[in-house]
Amino acid sequence: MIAEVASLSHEEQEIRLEQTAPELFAALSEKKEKKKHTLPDLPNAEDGVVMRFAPNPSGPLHLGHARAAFLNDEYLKRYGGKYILRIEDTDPKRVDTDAYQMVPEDIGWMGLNITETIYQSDRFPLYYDVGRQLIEKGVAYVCRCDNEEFKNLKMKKAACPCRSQTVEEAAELFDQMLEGKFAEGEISVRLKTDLLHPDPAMRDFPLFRVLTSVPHQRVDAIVYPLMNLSVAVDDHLLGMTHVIRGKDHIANTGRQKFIFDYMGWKQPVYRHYGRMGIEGVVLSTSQMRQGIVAGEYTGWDDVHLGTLRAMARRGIESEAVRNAVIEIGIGETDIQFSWENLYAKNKDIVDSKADRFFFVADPVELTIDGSHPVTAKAMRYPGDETRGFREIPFTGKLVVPKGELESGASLIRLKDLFNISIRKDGGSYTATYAGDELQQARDAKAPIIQWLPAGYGTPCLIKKADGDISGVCEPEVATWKDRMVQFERVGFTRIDAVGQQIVAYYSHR
RNA sequence: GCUGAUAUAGUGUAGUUCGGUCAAUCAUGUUGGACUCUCACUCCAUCGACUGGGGUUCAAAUCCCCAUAUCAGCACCA
Repeated sequence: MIAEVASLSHEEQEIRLEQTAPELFAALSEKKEKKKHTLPDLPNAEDGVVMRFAPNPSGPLHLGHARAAFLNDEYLKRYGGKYILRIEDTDPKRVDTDAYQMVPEDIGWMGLNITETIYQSDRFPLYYDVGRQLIEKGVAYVCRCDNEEFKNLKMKKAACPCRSQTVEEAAELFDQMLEGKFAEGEISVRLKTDLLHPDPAMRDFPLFRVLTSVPHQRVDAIVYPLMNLSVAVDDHLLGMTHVIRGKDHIANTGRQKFIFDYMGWKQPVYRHYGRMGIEGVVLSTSQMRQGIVAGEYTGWDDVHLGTLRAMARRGIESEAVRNAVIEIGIGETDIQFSWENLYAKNKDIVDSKADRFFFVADPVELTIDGSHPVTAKAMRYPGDETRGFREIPFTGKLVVPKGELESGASLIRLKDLFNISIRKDGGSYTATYAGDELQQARDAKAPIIQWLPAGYGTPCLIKKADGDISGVCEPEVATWKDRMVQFERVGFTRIDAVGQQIVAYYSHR
């Protein structure tokens, strides 16, 4: 009987199964449906989820943030629930005033469905409270050891002297810390974990520190919570059900588990995605800032940077970024982010919106012998007359890209105009009218190139990461400010500024 | 050094849960072609991968072991 089934083709097996056992067949089909989900399902999520996006406000958001933000957003979309934006500003050294402004802007650009925003700097009392509780439970102590010393002891799985202090002593020291009786660097609160834990990263990590050298912009504090404490407290208090974050937090998940267990709280479900390398752009906030200060970059939206605002300026749509990072998913494998993939996604969105225009790089003027004035009609979008035409008047003189002349072609088709033949005399070129027939140009395999009447085009600069291109473009492009146009045979660009000179930011081919 | 994880075409990804439907999915990319007054779009074709070695089994991308490589953590950063 088994052999009989095995002898059937896969399709036949499915048909038979459907006939004999419809409920099994239904289950099979359901399993196949699942394949359409890009992201894997989350456990215990059917009744809705509470998730978070928790950036550190040290600068504008970049591609790395977008991955976390969109991944969470995608699950919220699937399961419904609350999406909390939590500004993790517990380290004044890593807070940038402008970021309080820029982060929400970037989130607006991404179009996240944030339901609530909280600032950790508003919640210091909550952290102190849990800190005190941990001390009272006897699972946290105030450590006055030198950093190096402690590290050495930790590596040897040995306890530091402070660990044996009584609950009363610890509570007293904590109060003194809060009163400002200790200087920066000489004291911290540590959690008693397990000194014999095989992973040194788990052993007695710090919960609070004293910091007085840098004031915080939003809170007046002497004692600052460290991230494992503040994150554990907030994840619990805010009712987080699922946390998706980078694998650099894997060890923190283990550390935070100690806090959850001591407090009798239930830990959320965690997923840690792998590290994402991004070719060619600077992602480190501090490096970007340095570069901007040094004048190396024009600002946070410089074309060389991987910030979301830099991409927006180049005409990358947030939906394209979303599609790209969702496709990458939450795998724990380290990956290399590919601009090609992102560009392809962006082109999907942008191609049909962008009208086509002529751009002439490095214009060279030509007088066309034997020609008569004529007005060219060029389609705004190929194959769609309803989008209208551009009318370009030719009166005898025009400009073409220098590179095209240097390519050595003897017959050239001026797109939407006519053919010309080119002759080179020493360093200069002469051009002669060579008929209107497109077919003739095709037969001769003549290049079809973009052109503009002499003195007609508007100066145009295309900003590109690997070098700007200057030339002239059709004046009508000025009406496309802040939108995408395609310069034929150059690529898609976002028109950034118009006026005497048009500035276009290059996005991709 | 210690701890943990990961390894599928150039890139990303599906398949690994529970071995057989995998001669391995989809996208991007390469190359060629069709269409086209753009090197765009669309369409057709093409190229291209289970890290290596053992083992279990009738059968391994899938399970086990070893090796290698990569990554993360071991901060009074997040």
